[in-house]
Amino acid sequence: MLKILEIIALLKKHYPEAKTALNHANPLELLIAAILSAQCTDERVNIVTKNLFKKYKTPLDYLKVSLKELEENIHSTGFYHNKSKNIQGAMRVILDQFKGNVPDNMGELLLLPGVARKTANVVLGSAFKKAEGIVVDTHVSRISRRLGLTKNKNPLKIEKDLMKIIPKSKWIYFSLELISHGRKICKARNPLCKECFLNYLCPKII
DNA sequence: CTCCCGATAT
DNA sequence: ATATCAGGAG
Repeated sequence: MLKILEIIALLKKHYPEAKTALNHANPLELLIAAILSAQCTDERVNIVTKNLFKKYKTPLDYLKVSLKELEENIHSTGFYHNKSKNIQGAMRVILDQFKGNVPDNMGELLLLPGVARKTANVVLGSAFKKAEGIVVDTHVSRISRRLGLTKNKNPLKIEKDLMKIIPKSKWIYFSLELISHGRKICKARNPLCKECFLNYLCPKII
């Protein structure tokens, strides 16, 4: 499909330095941030992690404190009870099975509670520069459907569809650029179609 | 398919 | 006051 190559080229042109909006200094910080970003904006996650990362540096730091203390520190990201348990569970696995290191492959990342393919792909792509799949978050999902790149609604099916039509070397940046585009132009509520550089090739499937 | 939850746009 | 945003687990 020629259209997809055109889309890829235009995205790269307009978002030459797209990167994850999640502030982090190392793979562990990105993993925590990515777990917190479930059903929460990256902007909100950054507010919370600013203090969180000052208090907790190692997997053990997250395990030494009570669930309640952790919950208080991440409260505003929502689903804080689940997320706190998941973070402690993930730190437990990292310590017990991975010598304290964040895994750098999909199979092992998926063993961590609170980590499914979206979160794993974020960590793989932005912490390890590896692509075993494509990040399909709400932005990638919405825009892929609007552009007619998939008709599916299930994130895994969307990911498979995208993996078929996008060259593997573009997997990481394609998501990062679509997410940037989703925030600025192709927004969920009022998409700015008149300002969109993809407008002329967009069937606008909702 | 349901539950988990706060923040912000309308 | 309420709709909408934003993923994972059971």
